[in-house]
Amino acid sequence: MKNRLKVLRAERSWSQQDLADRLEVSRQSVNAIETGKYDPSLPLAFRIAETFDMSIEEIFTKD
Amino acid sequence: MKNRLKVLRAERSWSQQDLADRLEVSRQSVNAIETGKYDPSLPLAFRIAETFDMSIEEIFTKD
DNA sequence: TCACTATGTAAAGGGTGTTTGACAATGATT
DNA sequence: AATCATTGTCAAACACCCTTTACATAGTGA
Repeated sequence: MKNRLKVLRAERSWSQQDLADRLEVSRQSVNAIETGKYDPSLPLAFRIAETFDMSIEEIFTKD
Repeated sequence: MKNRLKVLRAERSWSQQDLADRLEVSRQSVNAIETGKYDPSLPLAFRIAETFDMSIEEIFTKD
């Protein structure tokens, strides 16, 4: 799975920590998802989509 | 998270095994997701959405 | 009744997601 | 030069996802 987190975050000038705070996860989780180390859980994917006011499919794609 | 898996599956007259085969997971995984024991991983949620030709948001909701 | 299908559930084990704490490297500011 | 914010990464620990194997129950049809 690929994702557009890094771009979306940059567009808003948020640090990884800023996004982590909004998502209520650790900064390391945000970093790991951005750098492709693993995919978020489904509930977290929903929170991410909410945070960026987009659908999950607009943020994540199957490679 | 809630999901409409059981209804969508019934609409197509698929057994849990039928759906599991299409998703390439075990029948127990389908059952566990349907009965709310846990949420699928994000990649599996994508396969589920594809299988039913719907968006993830149309199938899963945050309670 | 006997077989067969479908569903729910349980236990054990491997793999993944998330956490905290820590350290290093870079770039900007003072 | 020293500080600070940001990012990347690592390790250990714990919870969750998914597997296989297995057993129990209920419904269907020969």
